[in-house]
Amino acid sequence: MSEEQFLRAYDPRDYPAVAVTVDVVALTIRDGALHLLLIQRAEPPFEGCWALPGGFVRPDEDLGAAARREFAEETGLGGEQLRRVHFEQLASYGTPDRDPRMRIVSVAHLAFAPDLPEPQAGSDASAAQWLPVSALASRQLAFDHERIVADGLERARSKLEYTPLATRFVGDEFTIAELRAVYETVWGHPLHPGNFHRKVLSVPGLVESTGQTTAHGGAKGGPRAKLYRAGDARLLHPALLRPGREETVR
Amino acid sequence: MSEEQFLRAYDPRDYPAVAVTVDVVALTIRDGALHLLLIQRAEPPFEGCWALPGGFVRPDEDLGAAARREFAEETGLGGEQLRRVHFEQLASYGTPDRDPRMRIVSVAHLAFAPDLPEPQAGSDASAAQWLPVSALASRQLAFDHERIVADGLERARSKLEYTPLATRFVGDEFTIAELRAVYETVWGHPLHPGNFHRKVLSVPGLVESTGQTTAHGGAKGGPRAKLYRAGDARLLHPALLRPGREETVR
DNA sequence: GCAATAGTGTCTTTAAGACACTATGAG
DNA sequence: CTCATAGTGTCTTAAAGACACTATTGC
Repeated sequence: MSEEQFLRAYDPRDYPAVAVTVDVVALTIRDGALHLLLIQRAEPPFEGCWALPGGFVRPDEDLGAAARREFAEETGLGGEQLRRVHFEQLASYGTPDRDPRMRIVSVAHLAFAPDLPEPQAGSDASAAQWLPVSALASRQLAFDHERIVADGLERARSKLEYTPLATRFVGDEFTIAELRAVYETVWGHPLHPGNFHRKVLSVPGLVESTGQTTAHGGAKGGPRAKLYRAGDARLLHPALLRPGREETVR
Repeated sequence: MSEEQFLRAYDPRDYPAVAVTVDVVALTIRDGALHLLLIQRAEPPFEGCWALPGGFVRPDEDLGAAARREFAEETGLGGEQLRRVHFEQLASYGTPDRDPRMRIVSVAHLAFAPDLPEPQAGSDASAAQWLPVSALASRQLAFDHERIVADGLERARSKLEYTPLATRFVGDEFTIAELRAVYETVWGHPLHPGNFHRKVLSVPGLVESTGQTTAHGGAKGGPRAKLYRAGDARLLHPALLRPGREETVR
């Protein structure tokens, strides 16, 4: 059999043996901890297992649109709440045996959201919940979703450094301390409040002042904090680098 | 229904017919200029048009393996030469009408190679060539490949900053000046030789000395240069940042 | 008053960049 | 010899981090 004949025999136009799905690594911050959105699968394979929200891409549907739709469908979130969620493509996963049904290539997406209400499980799921990322180690996920989550978390941690991503995790108006809490939560390190404050204000376009302050001081006292909104920068320069990365470099 | 029964009753044809391809943005440096590998399509659609090397992913073939195979097939390069080419996934492109034949999702990959010989066109291509990136503006590419190339170039420029990617464009042993030429070529800026030299040696794990020097001085004179090989760093810290990025931040 | 926090001042250390300079080798 | 280049020295500036301190609020 010649190479050309071989290629013909497996022509995907005649035998669509591959399916394309999207999976969504949705992250938010609740109660001062980073949370990941998981659904409990209502159907095989991996029935009853926890997994990332996702599903098949529809004909004539863009990849990003499919991610948004699946996120909305499987969580019951929509409208204004969906508008404040930021989506971006993460990577594609296509190991031949990653799904027992058939060959499936999944285009994983990342979603970053400010604090959202508890999700309502959609049709494909028997449950949906925000799980603290710290509790992930004790929960097995379906398919290769643990790998996808790990990649997504590393991408999120990295993007905090050189993009204004952190502002996606807070409300439209926020204090510097709230922004610092995002960094501390996602990176898992405490940061120096004074130096962080000065740094955030010194990066052009990261935040802009609203001229307002919080109505009250903090719960345990302290002065009212100035309120800011996200600035117009798309890249941070100079970046906010994670402290103590020298060891992870090799 | 048990999980096993479900899998047996599962019919892949119930799911929408989407095909998955890989496309490869292969970059190398020839004659001091950044070059991109293009093939001339031998079959419709876009017959006769220049395009990225790529093709359908085979059953039971990993995405990265498909990219490597397509690169090898459509260029006639293989063996030891292929070993020195570094592949990584770039992003996936799945706009519904990006291919006139049917719904095709393409998982684009980046390939970085030291200077390779002129490619030999494979079965799907009537020609293959390394095209200087500077000449891209005057050549229309098939499908959405211009967008993919733009994304790939930006990714390459960015990865030079914080990874040892530049060492993939030179031979196993190289001088600091050769490494600097890579940065200058990919970024399109001249760099200060003295400062670059010191910086490269100061970043832990970027290069390690071979103890050797070049056999002769440069073509126009000058001392022999010390030879280095790639170090063991996977991330550069502190990074080698592109000069003058303040303007592109917004 | 006391504790906690917002925000600023200042100093040290590190890194980046400008510039000068020496040494080496091809022609 | 001349000229281009490898490699180093030194100074300036920018940025990161440590630490101290004041001011403002809740309790």
